[in-house]
Amino acid sequence: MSTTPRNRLGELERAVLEHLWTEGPSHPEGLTVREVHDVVGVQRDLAYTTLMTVLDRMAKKGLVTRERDGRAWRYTAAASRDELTSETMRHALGELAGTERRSALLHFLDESTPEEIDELRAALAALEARQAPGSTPRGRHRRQKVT
Amino acid sequence: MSTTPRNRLGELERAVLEHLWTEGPSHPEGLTVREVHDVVGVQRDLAYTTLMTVLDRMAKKGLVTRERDGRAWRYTAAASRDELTSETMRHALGELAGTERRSALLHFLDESTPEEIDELRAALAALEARQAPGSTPRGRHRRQKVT
DNA sequence: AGTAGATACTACGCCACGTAGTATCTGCGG
DNA sequence: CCGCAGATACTACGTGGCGTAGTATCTACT
Repeated sequence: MSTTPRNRLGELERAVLEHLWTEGPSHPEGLTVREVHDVVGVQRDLAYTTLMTVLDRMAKKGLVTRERDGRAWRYTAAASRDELTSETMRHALGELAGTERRSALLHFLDESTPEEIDELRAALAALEARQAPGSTPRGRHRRQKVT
Repeated sequence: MSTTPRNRLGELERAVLEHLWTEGPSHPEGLTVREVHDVVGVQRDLAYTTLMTVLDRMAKKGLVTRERDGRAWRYTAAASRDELTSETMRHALGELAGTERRSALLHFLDESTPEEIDELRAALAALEARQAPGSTPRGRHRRQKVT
């Protein structure tokens, strides 16, 4: 059974993820609780332990990954922002039956800005270009690295 | 938006909405608490008042609309399933900056089934047909280079 | 007028989160 | 070898949402 992905992130959790995402590139090894606290925590005037708890919980929920570094842990976001977003979208759509999916998409596009629509078109084209060159169109979702 | 759209629906709430959606077409006037209870409530062996409370809360949260009918209220889903879905998707995407939006969309498409992609294309085409029947949609959209 | 059926109000338990205190553990400087 | 600083582990409490439901009212028929 699915662990009921308890998606909904809390406010602080989201902020922490946000920070991990921004700092990620410059800290491939991840951030320590202190490092997170020094920014997110201080900004909000939170206790060091608060961040510790939150990060701990997030790790247990699989939202972040951690790795030892001496006596401290280094945390990294488990999923990129894009992945998380797309996952959310996917999840929402996934609950619909085929028939309704289309109208949901219609609604979605309807409320999209022109830029988004363009981006979508571009993404669609990119996908096409990537999977058209001799691959099977039948395959389930295949995940690959997008640089 | 300040009220933080309190998205996340509870299990029962979702089930109720689900029911309203399915019955909606055949009950344009909406359903009474009893009618909802007779299905959703009985199925789950819930008290009549439970459904009443839930529907009441949902009305207060704007998830459903209600209208008097004699001494009873008739409840209707405030948003269609598609609208809610698209709203969720939209919301998720909305939190991203332009740059990331594209990759999120990429991810999204990447995990989509061929059918969904087709549906998306169809929706895109429909949108296009609807909003550009003869007029010049600002900016031609064609496949763009994605690096 | 009484009663059935409907709504309003109130309550309680549980769980997720935000928030944080206290207890431990451990490497390092002295 | 000892104690301290810094880190983690464990525990806790308040709040709010949601599932669940009881009790108090209200009111349209019979």
